Amino acid sequence: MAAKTRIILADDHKLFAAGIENLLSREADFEVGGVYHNGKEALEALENEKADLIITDMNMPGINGLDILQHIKKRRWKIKTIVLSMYDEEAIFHKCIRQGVDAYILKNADPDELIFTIREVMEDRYIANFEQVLKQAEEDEFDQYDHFKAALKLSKRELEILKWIAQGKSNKEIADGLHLSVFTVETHRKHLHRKLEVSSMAELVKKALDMGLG
Amino acid sequence: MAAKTRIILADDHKLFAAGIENLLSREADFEVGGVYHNGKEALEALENEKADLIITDMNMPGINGLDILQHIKKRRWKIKTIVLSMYDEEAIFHKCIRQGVDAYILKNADPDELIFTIREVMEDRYIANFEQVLKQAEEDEFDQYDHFKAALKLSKRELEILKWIAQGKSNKEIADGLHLSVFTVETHRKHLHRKLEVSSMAELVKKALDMGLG
DNA sequence: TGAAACCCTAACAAATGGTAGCGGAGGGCT
DNA sequence: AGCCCTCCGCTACCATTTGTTAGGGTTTCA
Repeated sequence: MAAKTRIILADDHKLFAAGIENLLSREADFEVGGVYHNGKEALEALENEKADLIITDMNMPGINGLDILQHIKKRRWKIKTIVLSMYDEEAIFHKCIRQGVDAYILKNADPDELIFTIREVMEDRYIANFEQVLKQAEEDEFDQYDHFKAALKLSKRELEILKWIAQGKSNKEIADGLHLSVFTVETHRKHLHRKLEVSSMAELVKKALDMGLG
Repeated sequence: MAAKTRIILADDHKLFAAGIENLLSREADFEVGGVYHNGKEALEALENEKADLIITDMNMPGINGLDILQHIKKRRWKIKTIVLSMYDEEAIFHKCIRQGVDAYILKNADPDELIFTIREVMEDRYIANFEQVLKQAEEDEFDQYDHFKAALKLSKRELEILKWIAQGKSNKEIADGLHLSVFTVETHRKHLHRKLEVSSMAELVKKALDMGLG
C-alpha cells in the first residue's frame, strides 16, 4: 500500500482550518501533518517537517499564500501546492499560476472537489482550470444587492437626504449642509415617507439603517 | 437525556460549511439538520424543517446572513441565530445586534469557541459579545462603545420607554400603552437625552438600535 | 413626465427649561 | 430597633421654543 499523502494546512480562519482538517482526516490516504494560522508558522513548518502538500489560504495577515508559493518556488522544494481563495479574480489566479501553484480552488467549491483535486495534484494530473472557476463566479455574483432594491425607488437627492436624517440631523441642519431651503428638505422627507411607507422619523431612521446607510 | 440541538448551517463556502458540519457532528449533543449554500435555500429549510439553531455566514450572494436574521425576526420565530463573519467590524456587528442575533463569531475563532458559544446560546446564557464588548469599552479611553455602557445607566422604566421610542411610537402612544401621562413620558425622554447625550429622536433611535433594542 | 427646487400654512409633536409629590433603599444616630 | 435624612426612580405638570408632518402650490430642466 502506498504511503499516505502528508498535508500541511495554512489558514488564518481557525474554524475553516479545523473544518478542512476534519474533512481530510476522514480520507484513508490523507494525513494532516499540521495546521497553522499564519504564513510565518506555515513556512517554519515547511522547513522542519516533511510534507507532500500544502493547502494554503490566499489571504492571511503578514505572510500570505502568494508569499508561501514564492518561497517554495525559490527553494525548488518538491512540495505540491494548492491555494484556497475566496476571490474569483483572474488577477490573483494568474499570480498564483506564475508562482507555480498546482491548483487554485475557491472556498465555495464542493468538499468532494477538494478531495478529488488533491488526488489529481498528487498524481500530477491536474491542470488548473480558470474557466470553470470563472463560470461559477458569474453564477454566484448574480444580484447581490437585495436590500438596495428599496433604495432604487429613491432618487439620488432623496437618498442623500435620507443619509442625513439617519445621522440624526434636523431639517434645518440638512438644509444648511446641502445649501437648500428647509422647504425643500421637507418635501424630500415627505416623498421618503410615501416611498418607504412610513410616517415617522423613527421608522425612517430604522429603514435607513436597514438599508446600510448611517 | 436531553434532546439534541438541531442545527442548520448556511454558508456559500461549501468547503467551510462541510468543515463546520464535521466539527459539530462530532459533538454528542449536536445534530446537523441541513447544510445550505445560499440564503434562499436556508430560508426554505427554516420554513419546512424544525431546527433549534441556525448558524449562518454573513456574506452570501443574494439573501445574506442579515436578511436571514431579518426574516426570522419578522416572523418571530424562536430559532436561535449565530452569525459567522470574516469581518471584525463594528458596523456589521451592530447591524446583526439590531436584528437580534444571539451570537456573532469571527471565522478565525477557535473551534472550541464556536462549540462553547452554541451551548451558551442554547441555554440563553449568551448575549452577543455583550460582556466582551463591555470589557473592551472599559479599557478603551475613547469610549468607542459607550452606548453599551449607556444601557447600564438607564433605569428600567427609561429602557422601556426607549424601546417604545425605537419602535416609532409617539409620546402619546407610549403614554396610552403604558398608562402614563404624556408629561411623564416627556420627562423620561428628557432623561434619556441627558443620559445618552443626544438631542433628537433620530439619535435616540440609533442608540436604541445599537443597544439591541427595537 | 418626473425629478428637483422652492414656497406656504395649519396642526401637531418634540425639546428644553422648570417645579414637585410619593415611595423605597441605604446610611447613620440614638 | 426605631427614627431621620438623603438619594433616586417614577410620576405629573407647565410654558416656551423649535421641529415635524401633511396638505396645498409653482417653476425649471431634461
